[in-house]
Amino acid sequence: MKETTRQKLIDATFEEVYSHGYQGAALADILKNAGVHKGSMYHYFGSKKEMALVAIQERISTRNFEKYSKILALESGYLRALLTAMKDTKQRDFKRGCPIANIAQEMSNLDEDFNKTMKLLYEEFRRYIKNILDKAVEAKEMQACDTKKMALFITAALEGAILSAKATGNAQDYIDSVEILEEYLRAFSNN
Amino acid sequence: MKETTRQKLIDATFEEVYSHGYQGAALADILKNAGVHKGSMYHYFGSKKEMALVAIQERISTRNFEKYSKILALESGYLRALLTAMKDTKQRDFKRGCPIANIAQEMSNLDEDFNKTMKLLYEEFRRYIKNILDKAVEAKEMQACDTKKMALFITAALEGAILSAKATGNAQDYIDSVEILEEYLRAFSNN
DNA sequence: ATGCTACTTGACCAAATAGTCAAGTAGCAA
DNA sequence: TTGCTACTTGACTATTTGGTCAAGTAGCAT
Repeated sequence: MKETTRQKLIDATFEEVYSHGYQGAALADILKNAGVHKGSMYHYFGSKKEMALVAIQERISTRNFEKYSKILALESGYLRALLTAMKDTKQRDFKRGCPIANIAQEMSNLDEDFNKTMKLLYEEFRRYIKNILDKAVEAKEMQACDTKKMALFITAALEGAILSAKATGNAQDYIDSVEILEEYLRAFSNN
Repeated sequence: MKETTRQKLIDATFEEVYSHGYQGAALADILKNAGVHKGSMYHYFGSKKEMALVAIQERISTRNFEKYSKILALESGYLRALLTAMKDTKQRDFKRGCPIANIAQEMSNLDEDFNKTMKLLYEEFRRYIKNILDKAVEAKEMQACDTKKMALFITAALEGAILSAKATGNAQDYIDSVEILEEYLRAFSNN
């Protein structure tokens, strides 16, 4: 299946923004990596910013969906699956960190459109976690609790753990942090 | 006491970098806000990057020292003082977030010198927390535990909580996250 | 007063930036 | 075949970027 020009742009934009931040993302490099000319890009998108927002939105939403909707679709073992997903370091890029956190942190206070987009993506992430916790409570795998607040804490701890590993260059920091988070969550577990 | 040219530059640089990130920090704006001319700046610093690194280093180290060394200097009540400091939202700027996290996240994977500097500052922050926990254990306010790992988890959870508030624009997210962190820590407390 | 050093001034520069546009081409519908 | 639309090409522009530098000034030691 052939990749369209638009898709090539979205992929190259996401990579560039993920690696260098939005402000550090050079349009020239995006175009070079996509193999697309400038005028062509401006046919599909009105500006660098618009293209970046579309790329971020699409790519992160897809990733969240792929990662968490399959847990929600389980018949049981929600909490265990969530913990397994959290502890799976194979898919994580500790050099670059979490795309949501990166861009939210860079842009939330600088641009209203980025602010809105990243707020939605952050809340989407948090909602996935809350829904998984709700399923776990419903399935009696876990004590009833304030799942909204719990989901907030889990996402915060996860983002913080990823940042620790990025800041120190040590993936073990992520593993250690998540281990404590796991202990904390297991105290609510019925197994 | 008169503010020297060098100090004016450091202060303006820190503010600009804190607000806009390093890549988004415009030298022209720093100079305008400092009221210093370009050639004068290049008398004190070799480059924008060098000046930014000095500003970040100095300002963040000072802030960490002011905030945590007075807790370490207490005779007792270490854990309580730490929790109080964590819950004190008056001094926090949730719009801009945490300077360490901001710059570490933006620059750690882009520049080796930033990487080194932010790693040191991050570790310094974590060491303050560990030392406070050690004092608390020593004073029997708290059960013996792996304070290094605990400090890692606390810093991660705090950074994540600040990011949550920044991403959603809701300071309550920080408060709620820290409340759970507090509950977790109180389980280790002897009071 | 002289001379030295530390500092300041602001004009200048090359490179990179996002964005524009007129001219082209490919492919499809009539 | 004609003509229309969707898309591509790449040269061009205005602005901003960090950085340079020669000329100047203030203040202090001799």
